[in-house]
Amino acid sequence: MKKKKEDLIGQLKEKGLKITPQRLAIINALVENRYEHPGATLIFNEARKKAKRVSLSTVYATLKEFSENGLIRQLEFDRMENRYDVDLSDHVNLICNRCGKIADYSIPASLEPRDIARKSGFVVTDTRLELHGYCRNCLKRPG
Amino acid sequence: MKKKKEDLIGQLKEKGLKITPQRLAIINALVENRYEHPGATLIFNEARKKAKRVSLSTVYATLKEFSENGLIRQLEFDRMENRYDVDLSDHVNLICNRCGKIADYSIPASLEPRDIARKSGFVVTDTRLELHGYCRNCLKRPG
DNA sequence: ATCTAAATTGGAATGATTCCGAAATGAAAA
DNA sequence: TTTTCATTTCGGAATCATTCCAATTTAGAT
Repeated sequence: MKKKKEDLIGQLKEKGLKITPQRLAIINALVENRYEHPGATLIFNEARKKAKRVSLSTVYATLKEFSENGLIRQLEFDRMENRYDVDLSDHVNLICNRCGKIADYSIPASLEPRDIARKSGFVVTDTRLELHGYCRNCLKRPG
Repeated sequence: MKKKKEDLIGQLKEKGLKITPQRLAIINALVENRYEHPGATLIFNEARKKAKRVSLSTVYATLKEFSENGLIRQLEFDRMENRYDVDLSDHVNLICNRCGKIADYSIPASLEPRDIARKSGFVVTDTRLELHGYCRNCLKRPG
């Protein structure tokens, strides 16, 4: 289940997307920092080390492209930069209120706060569940 | 369980917060538009109608104050304005990908997409579960 | 080697939100 | 009622992540 650079590069080809030095550097940054759920800034800084020329605009465009093509998953927050996850499997994000770190808690497993604390040492103070999709009205209309 | 203006005003007093025309207008806007999960802009516009003088800065400051004091709940999104909910009971937010409307789906009730669709007409395409709290490291440190 | 659509660039624009110092004002005390 | 002062309000500037743009470069197919 662990995704590697080659997998992502392969997906790029499948989708007919071009392989550029910038994209390779970004893929590298994504995979090497997978456990930190990196944001655009971190990826930008890491990518710069590998490819001499990368702009922030490109990083944003590329992360968007990758997300839309299902290579990675974008985690959107309000007070935090967006964060990116190369792990597409079902899991819960445990987000620290103080340091902002995001840990993964894989399911199936108990979602009881007590069990989560015992297994991961993470104390839950707030739960947020959103279901995204289409409401009755929007389903009626063409779109 | 339906919260009224008087309840919110009472809470203001309990917390030692001052009752101002601006705050009354904002409370009014929050309660009267509860089902729309209004954002700062809508509240601003509605509040203007009731109180001759209200600034956007005040609306933001007030919504923040109210949220911090538990009068209302702030729903944070990335692509959307923050939205506010006067209903603090446990429920799931059903967010339309197209029009952005947010409906409440009260729990306990099945979270199976099929059941949700049958009961609310809402088709789920994506589920997002976040648990916020404190990670192991941050719990160790004073703060 | 040529060609073209796709990718990259930097800088400007956006939009929600916060920050600031100054002015106004609830409401408690005198 | 008047005084007092911490709280609230104000408008405008600042912030910050992100998107947009028009111009330039380039990957990869022919």
